[in-house]
Amino acid sequence: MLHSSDRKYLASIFSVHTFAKKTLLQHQGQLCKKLFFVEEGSLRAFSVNEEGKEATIMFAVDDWWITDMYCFSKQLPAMVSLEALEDTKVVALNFEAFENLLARLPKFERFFRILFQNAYAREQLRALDSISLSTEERYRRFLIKYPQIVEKVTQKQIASYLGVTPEFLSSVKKK
Amino acid sequence: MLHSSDRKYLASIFSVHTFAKKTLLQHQGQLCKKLFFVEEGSLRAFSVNEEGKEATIMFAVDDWWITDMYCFSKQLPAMVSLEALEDTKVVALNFEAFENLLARLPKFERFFRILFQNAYAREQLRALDSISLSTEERYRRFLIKYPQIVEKVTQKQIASYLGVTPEFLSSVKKK
DNA sequence: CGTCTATTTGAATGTACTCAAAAGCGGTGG
DNA sequence: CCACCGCTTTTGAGTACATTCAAATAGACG
Repeated sequence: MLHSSDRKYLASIFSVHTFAKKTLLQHQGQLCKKLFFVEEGSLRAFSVNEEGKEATIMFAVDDWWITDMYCFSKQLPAMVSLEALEDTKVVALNFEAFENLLARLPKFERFFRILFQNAYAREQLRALDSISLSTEERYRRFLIKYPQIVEKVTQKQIASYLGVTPEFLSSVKKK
Repeated sequence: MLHSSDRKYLASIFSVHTFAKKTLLQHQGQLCKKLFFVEEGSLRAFSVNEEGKEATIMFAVDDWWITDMYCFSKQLPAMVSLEALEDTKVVALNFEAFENLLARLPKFERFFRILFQNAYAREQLRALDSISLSTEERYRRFLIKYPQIVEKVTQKQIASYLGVTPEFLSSVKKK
């Protein structure tokens, strides 16, 4: 598919990193420079508000791409921090490298078009769920939809993804 | 940019329609065949659940693209209905035509990559807002962010977008 | 003018949060 | 291997947020 010069080019723009459990790949408030691909391990993107409350916007496990897409696209300070839930190996792509890649190898436009189309579809569904379903139902669906994530995260983190307190999620589970 | 044969091709795959106020462009439960572009007017995408409650997943005004992206991508029955909020002129693109367009004119991969990247970014922000902000704050931000939409929709529709009852939104406004 | 729907208001109820405290669990060091 | 530490999870009481239902008021439209 690709020439060997292209392969070299790709190798030059992607960088591989490993992060130990609980370290931050990206800090809320600092420029959101990178798009990440999880090779192995898992990540969590979360925002902390003035009162110190965490809101988890997404998790990423094997083969998922993750970033603060708004701030990445506009090159603004990130609204979220990215945390390794376990020792995690990622491939990182700088914003400049991302733009350069698309300019140089237009094949990747298709790749990312499909990636973002799916991501958009997923978020549209999440929006629908969050305005139309009860917490109980959203929790139930989360367990079914993302069993790989459930294995790796705490209940508190699931609560912050669903937008409820850990205490309340605990009481919902009892039923 | 495009050859005249390409222009003819484009003209052949896009279809222009006008819909009178309050008519449905797409019915919940029927195959989601089309991607719409609003030339003039405005649309609302909403889902009705078993208890008859409406959840609005998005509005679209001039120059916005809209569809039920999950069901469009997978060619499944739509989870939402699409309603014209006023007399509205749209350009419609069939799923097959969409796929065909991308295969034939790869330039459009870039166009839609950017479109979906932005749409994804917008939905990620919405998810963050919905789990971290109060109804009052989300209402305030909606008014600031989408003044063009506010002009055209009822309070009840905004309530169904925010995921609260119209009665409650009314009481929030009083303050 | 009359009809239909949106909006407001209020009372009663249910859902979710806060705060505090107890119980459980995993990791770490002695 | 056990004891302790820190964090998560559970539990409960009190409070705040949001819904339901019903009824009154206000607006939009033919």
